[in-house]
Amino acid sequence: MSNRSNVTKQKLLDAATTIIMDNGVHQLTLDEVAKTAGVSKGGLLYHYPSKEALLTAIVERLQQEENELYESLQREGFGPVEAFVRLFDETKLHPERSPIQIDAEKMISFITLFAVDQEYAARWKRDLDAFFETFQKTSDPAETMIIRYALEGMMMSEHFGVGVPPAELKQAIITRLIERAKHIDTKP
Amino acid sequence: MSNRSNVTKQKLLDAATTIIMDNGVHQLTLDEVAKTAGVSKGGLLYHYPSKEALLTAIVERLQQEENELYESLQREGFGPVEAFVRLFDETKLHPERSPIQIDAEKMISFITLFAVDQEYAARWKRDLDAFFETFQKTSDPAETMIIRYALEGMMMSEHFGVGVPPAELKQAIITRLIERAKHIDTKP
DNA sequence: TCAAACAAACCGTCTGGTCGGTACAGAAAC
DNA sequence: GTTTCTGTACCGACCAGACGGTTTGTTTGA
Repeated sequence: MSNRSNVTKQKLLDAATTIIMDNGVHQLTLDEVAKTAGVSKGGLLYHYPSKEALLTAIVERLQQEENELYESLQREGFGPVEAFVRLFDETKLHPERSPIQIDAEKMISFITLFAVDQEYAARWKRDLDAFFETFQKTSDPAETMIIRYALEGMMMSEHFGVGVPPAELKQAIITRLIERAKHIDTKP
Repeated sequence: MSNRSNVTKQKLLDAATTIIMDNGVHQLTLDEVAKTAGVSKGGLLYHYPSKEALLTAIVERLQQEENELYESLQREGFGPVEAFVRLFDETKLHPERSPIQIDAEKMISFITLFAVDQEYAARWKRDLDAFFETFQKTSDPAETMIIRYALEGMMMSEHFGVGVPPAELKQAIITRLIERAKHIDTKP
């Protein structure tokens, strides 16, 4: 794969991501992606031979970025649970920090990706299942899972913009989650 | 509105719900709904003049049923937070109990409803915002919000089928959440 | 010069919505 | 008491646009 090809592919993924963010998946048409990326539809389909292939690529890139951040946090010395909390804190709990406006519809759109691409959803599920199994072997599995669930719920809430608490309360929640995570990580 | 009309409308909502459950929203076509309900497409559009109107009606009915259950739990004497936990426990955390198979795609589909119908999403958001504001005035707002988030996250996890813990752990989590809710409700 | 990297017209299908009609129950008119 | 009228409930053929994907043609860089 040449360098030129790679640049175009990244442009296409960026374009698709932008469209999903701004307008939702139901507006993600091949024509629109091609137009936004400054490429013709034929060019798009040359690199991603179907819409599903494009969606898969989007999610794949997203997941890879996430994994890298998690591993880097662990290398910084955070325990597995605390690293998980901090991963969310840095990337998923503050949509207002993001340069791109993210609201309910956009978050839903990303979730919907998985509905569209069943094959990928299955792979994604297997990965996550394996990951969360380690969460059931900490010093306090129930508490660990509650932290995990809370983070996921909070992420949804923030991105949907539904029942979002004031900033101080939000910070208090995160702080408390970090404390508990730390506690779990340090116990035997 | 006559009784006959009402019966047909309910049949249509049932059909639409079934289709979403079984196949996902992207398979929810007017023709399919009409066929499932044993009505013609014209008949469907007579009662719900657009697809959006149909989706709105689905969500509206869903929300109403939920409100009624929550209020009945409170009448049974459970505090607001505990009633909230039990609401989830009874209706949202055990997809395997449901007579209808619910998996990732199906849950996503329901969520996607809100993406499709922006107008309704706004109304829904306002209602929930008001509700969760009361959650920020309990004896321990941070803890209350963590419980809420955990329930929402757990619901997602269960319906997506991602990282689902074994039954005992699941029960332990719910038990712990109820205990904490009870504690919050009984403190001043 | 040859293959990779695009462009753009074109096709078939799917689907939301329209529209002209039908059936029928009751009210109105006579 | 029959006829006419009217509104509700429903049918199903049809249309127009959107969209994924194909095909065929063109450019470009090594």
